[in-house]
Amino acid sequence: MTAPGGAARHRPARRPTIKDIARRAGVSESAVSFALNDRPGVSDDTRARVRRVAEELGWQANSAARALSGERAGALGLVLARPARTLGVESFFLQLVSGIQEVLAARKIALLFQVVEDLDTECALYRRWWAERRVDGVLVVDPRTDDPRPELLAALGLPAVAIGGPAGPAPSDQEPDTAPPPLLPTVWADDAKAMARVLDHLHGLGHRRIVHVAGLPGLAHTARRIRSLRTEAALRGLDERQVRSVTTDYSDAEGAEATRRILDDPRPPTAIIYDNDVMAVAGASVAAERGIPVPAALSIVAWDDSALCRVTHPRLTALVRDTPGFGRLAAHELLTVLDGGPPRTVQGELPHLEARESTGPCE
Amino acid sequence: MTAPGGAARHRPARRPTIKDIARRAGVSESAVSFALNDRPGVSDDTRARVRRVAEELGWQANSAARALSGERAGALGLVLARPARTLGVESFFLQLVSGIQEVLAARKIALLFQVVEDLDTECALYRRWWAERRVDGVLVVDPRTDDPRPELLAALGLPAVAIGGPAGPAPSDQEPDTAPPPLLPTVWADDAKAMARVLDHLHGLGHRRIVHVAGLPGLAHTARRIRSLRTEAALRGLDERQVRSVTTDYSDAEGAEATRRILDDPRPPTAIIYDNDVMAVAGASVAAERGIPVPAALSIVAWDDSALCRVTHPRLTALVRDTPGFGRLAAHELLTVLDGGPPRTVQGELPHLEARESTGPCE
DNA sequence: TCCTCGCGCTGAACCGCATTAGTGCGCCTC
DNA sequence: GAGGCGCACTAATGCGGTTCAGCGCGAGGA
Repeated sequence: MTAPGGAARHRPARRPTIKDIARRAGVSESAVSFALNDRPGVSDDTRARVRRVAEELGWQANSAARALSGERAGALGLVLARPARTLGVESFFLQLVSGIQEVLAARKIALLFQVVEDLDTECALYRRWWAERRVDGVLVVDPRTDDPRPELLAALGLPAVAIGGPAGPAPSDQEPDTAPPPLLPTVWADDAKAMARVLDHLHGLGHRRIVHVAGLPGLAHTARRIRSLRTEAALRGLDERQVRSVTTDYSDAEGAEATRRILDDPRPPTAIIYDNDVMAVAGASVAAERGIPVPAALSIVAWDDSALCRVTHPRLTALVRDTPGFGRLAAHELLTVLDGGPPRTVQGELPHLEARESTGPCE
Repeated sequence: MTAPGGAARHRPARRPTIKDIARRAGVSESAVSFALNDRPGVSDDTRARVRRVAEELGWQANSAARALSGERAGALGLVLARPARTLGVESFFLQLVSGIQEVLAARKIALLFQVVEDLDTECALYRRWWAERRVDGVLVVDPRTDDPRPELLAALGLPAVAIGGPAGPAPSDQEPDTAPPPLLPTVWADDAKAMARVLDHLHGLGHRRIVHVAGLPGLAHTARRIRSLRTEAALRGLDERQVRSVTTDYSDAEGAEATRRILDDPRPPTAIIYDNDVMAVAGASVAAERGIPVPAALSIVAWDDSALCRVTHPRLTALVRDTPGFGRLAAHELLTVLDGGPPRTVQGELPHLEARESTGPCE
């Protein structure tokens, strides 16, 4: 009783289905399903036999069929909203993604990764993915101080975990502990403590005039770092004229430009903290142009380490964090939520300061 | 006649299906399917009405259901096999991916992107994705001189396009035009012409001793570049003692190390060509350490531009290519293949040399 | 006037899996 | 020895689309 049309001809190599397994093992399709999914209802004998046949046939569950009946897509999403222009030198995301996938691979979950131009497109993509049931949940990066995404995701009912800090409204300055719980489960790094470490280092070297070249003003962690800097400075008796922040778009161009303006100041700082590695290198380059010796006359710290910080001369002191670890944590947290676990706010490992040659005692 | 159990309660916001549309539009489900997929079989009137209802309901096809019946997953795959260690500063892949997605987004095709440790895992992933019918095709990057992937993919019947050069056996030296057609459709850049441009530039500036710090020896384009360098050098009457290549793993560490060895030579070169930006910057840094003025005593060229090349001092002369454009081209080519088009070998735009401050006349 | 044809649409099968409601049977119980 | 129970397994149903075989009907041709 051959199927009409000889099904196996023009379709390249028809993949085996549970039906094939059932036939070869001499049981029903449901028995196969039970056997392969570790459900009760079949004897150990049958289970073993079915497993063997499945192995022989090289069977893998068709993800579409499974998704259709099981209501799980078996995939998570990650959208990176960056204008193409600023899609620069970033080891951060590849490392983050690689960490995430370490966790997902073990459970055969795929990651849909998409780079888009702006936040609106990102939101539209969440809607579409969810409507199409392409993903079971998403990881949200680059949380902002005024972020539409948590509300959107909550409204959609799309499970999500924010990476990099509370994506809801920024916690109040006065009483951080009474801040409302963030809308989204979150994994974040303690920027305040990290900033304290940086200031400890610089203050210990005698620096009293410090400028912080921050990233995009709209991002939540930018706000946190700026706030922390103020707080930490105050703790050390430094005021706003001595320690301040300026914001940029993270690009080398704005990093260099900001550095020029800062160094043009009649009383320039003796140390600059850059919110990423690219700007730090750009800043070091500006210093070199002007003949300002680093670290003798100017100390430089990069927030985030990369090969970049090690190839320049002098090599840059940098705040090192375990980015893949961060990704693993986030993925794990999202899976927990999907499994019905409680939405939590968990904290990643505290970054440490890798002191290299770009920071030294203040003259 | 309500469904038993009140389906809409504990499942978060049941998504509308064509059944809902059919009911509201007063037609059958098949009519809805025809209307929404631009197939004949419904009047313009009905089509418009169905479309409107679908719009109102915010309907999007469930990708799993569509995949199950339509035999198309609606997704493509891209695997990046890199040991975590060398997952360094790379703007290349993000830009490539962003270009690819520009093309895919228009057709609502998703991209599964995965970072893995090695080639074996990559191959295993292709098998799994294909067995699970998660993807309709894949984009293969980092083709190697001795590459198992084209054969695997051909055996599986998994449609694929290689990015960055023939992924099959390297074309023969003698008669490149008679080389066997590559196993995979391919988009590639003409490294030979690009290398000619670089040599034109350096030779024109008077350089006669040139070293090429290449990347991973196993990669196809590394081999092509090395071969091209020899050819181009010979055309200009330079021999192997004057112009040569060394291979590295692309890392800043090996780039710096290679540079040190090269400069230790009793008759060091007057120009170095680096196969990526990171190594070029590392090399420049070594020169700075040793007090070798760039470009007065040593010219430096980076193969691939990035912010990096612009933030260092002096800024590096670099070979600029349109990476997102390359991605668009590759995505387009894969879609063509999926639509039944012929497998072709197409060539990306020729890179151009952006002359900056790191190259100058030979003393 | 009758037959044919094609249009616009419906009903049903199917994709591959999960799941639920049976079914047959051996065994224990009273 | 009849009833009940649990085990191993099968049959049927549904997920949300696509597709294909029909079907009624009005128009056009003979």
